[in-house]
Amino acid sequence: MKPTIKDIAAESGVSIATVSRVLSHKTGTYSEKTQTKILAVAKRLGYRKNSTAVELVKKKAAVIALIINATPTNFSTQIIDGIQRRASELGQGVIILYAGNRNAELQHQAIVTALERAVSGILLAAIEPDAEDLTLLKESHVPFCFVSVYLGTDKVLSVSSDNEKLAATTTDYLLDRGHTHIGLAGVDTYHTGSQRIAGYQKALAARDIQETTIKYGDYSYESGRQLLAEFLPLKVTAIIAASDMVAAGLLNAAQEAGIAVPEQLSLVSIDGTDICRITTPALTSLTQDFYQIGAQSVDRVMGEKAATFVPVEMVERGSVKSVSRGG
Amino acid sequence: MKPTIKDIAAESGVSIATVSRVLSHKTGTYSEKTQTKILAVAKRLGYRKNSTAVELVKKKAAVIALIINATPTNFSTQIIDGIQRRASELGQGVIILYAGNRNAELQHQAIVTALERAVSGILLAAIEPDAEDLTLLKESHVPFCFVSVYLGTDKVLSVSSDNEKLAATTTDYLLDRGHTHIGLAGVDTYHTGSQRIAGYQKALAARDIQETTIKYGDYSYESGRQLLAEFLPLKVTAIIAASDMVAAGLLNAAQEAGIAVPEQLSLVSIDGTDICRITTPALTSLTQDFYQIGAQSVDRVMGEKAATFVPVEMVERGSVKSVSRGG
DNA sequence: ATAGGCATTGTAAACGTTTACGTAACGTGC
DNA sequence: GCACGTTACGTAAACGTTTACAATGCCTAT
Repeated sequence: MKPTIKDIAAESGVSIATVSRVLSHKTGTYSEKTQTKILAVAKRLGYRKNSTAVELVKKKAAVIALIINATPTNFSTQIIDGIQRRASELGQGVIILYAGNRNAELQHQAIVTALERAVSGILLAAIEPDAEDLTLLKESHVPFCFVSVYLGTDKVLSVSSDNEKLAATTTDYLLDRGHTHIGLAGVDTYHTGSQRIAGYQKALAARDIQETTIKYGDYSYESGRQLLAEFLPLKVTAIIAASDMVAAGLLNAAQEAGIAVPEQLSLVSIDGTDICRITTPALTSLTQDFYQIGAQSVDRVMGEKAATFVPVEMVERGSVKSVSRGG
Repeated sequence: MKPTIKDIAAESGVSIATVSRVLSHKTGTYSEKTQTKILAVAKRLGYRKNSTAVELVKKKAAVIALIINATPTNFSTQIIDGIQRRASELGQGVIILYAGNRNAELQHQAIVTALERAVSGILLAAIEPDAEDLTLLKESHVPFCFVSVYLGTDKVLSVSSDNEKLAATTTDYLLDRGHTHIGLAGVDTYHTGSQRIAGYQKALAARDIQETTIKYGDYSYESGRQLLAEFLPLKVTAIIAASDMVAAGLLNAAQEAGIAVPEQLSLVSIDGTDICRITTPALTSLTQDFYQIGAQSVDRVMGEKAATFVPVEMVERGSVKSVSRGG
């Protein structure tokens, strides 16, 4: 049988209350002598605390729930890493709950599971909630925060890149290099996609360019591969890919079609994970700081100070070529 | 205040025992009438069970702990996916605990945390345990299973690819295509690395080839990049990379050095994740079934039937060239 | 009518902690 | 010697469930 504080109490001739006080470091409530004695007995018995019992009486688990979509992208590792590290610093564990692939039922189920465990916070990574989920979360009185998704309002906690600004920056980057026929590939039809489209359109409009070429997708490699064919007849000279995977798909499809990157087609991807270094040529990217997004979302949900938007960075590699103006 | 079964009991005029029985589907112990009544009240009150209380009285949490290294490789997503899905089928949740990067202290801490929560099983992915950890695990009487690591003994539960056989298969594959100067790049110095080295050496010895060229690494892209230079003076015609990332590193370093793949150098990578499709040329790989490894490890740790070794598959892409015999 | 069985429900203990409250012992200052 | 504060510890309730056991009522076979 696993030893409990009761066993330690009996063994050392004190009450369980004293044992509890010593073991949970309620300093100032016990003498050094009893501390030494109890610690020795605890060690000898191989005592390990029962977190479940602690959580029951405290009515709060020192755990953050992370609900995450099995998206076809690959940044989740960095987000999880950031969350995990920061949570650990704050003395919180992390439960990860998968919500399938935009599966409303599983997504709902994951939230319920988190609520049942009285977690101290809920993080929703790359999740676009429906109205029901949002109500459920709000009524639960458990703090929650969207990660890498911004719902367009500050009423709901959120940590992400500023998608609109990021898309505008990327578009400007290509405009500055002489491109005027610029496509946008692989965006979704939810908040993130809409925000990026808005930034893309604004940047073009600011230079009096009416032509926009938007192709929707699901952020996957396959998505990128398929979309290339749709861009070909449109004589764009540059494409902004909604993810590294989309960019890789576009790149490989282009190479198979005999289109040289960056000579005939420039590519910029949004994300900036390791994928960008691996392709040939390496992909120039608007790099998001996923680690920070994860870390700050923990701060956010735990009530610490944190930014809503995490800065991004343009990283030049080899997939963009400047073209002569008026081209 | 969150409603409890006590509230439901009061509201519907029955005892908490009856409520509990209805809510936990102890069929045959309550009438249909009370069931209807209690369910209605529960719904009206917005009742949600308190898992913590359940776990305390049952002395077991319906949760599997997954302890995982932040390795520089990228297969963890697939493993987690397999674990998550299978666990969910068995009604188990999953807690993921990071163990840093081969950080003995964190690793130990993660095991202790799992033990404190009375989890139903512990999964250790890509973890090489030290003696102390192993003792701790064994004494805890909680079932545990190594994932994607085989300790070389069947006394400890484990699900992985058969590293020795897999390395031999890969080596044979290259031998069959006329290569006789074959390198092995990026293996570690623990169980997995040793087993692969053994397979590699045996396959060569079986064809009376004494020359072996082994370069150690940490499975990372950087590792691959750096190791290429060490192979160059050794005039190997083919290299087996210990991971996709290593292969990608070797590939890109080769291209920068003006060495054509596969014309001048053949590459096979062990893992077979999406990375292999993204590089140019695409990487031929000895593909592991990480999803199955994850899924079966859940079966293993939960006492269901499961294999220790999960089959692998050779997937031909574009990074291997046959050479004329005697080359 | 009666014993036995079954269906349904209630009572209360148990799980392992934390913590409010009470209390005893021991100064300390007067 | 007394009031008081402080220190150290114990008692017992509480957290929200599950479940062994007891109790009740009803039905059936005799």
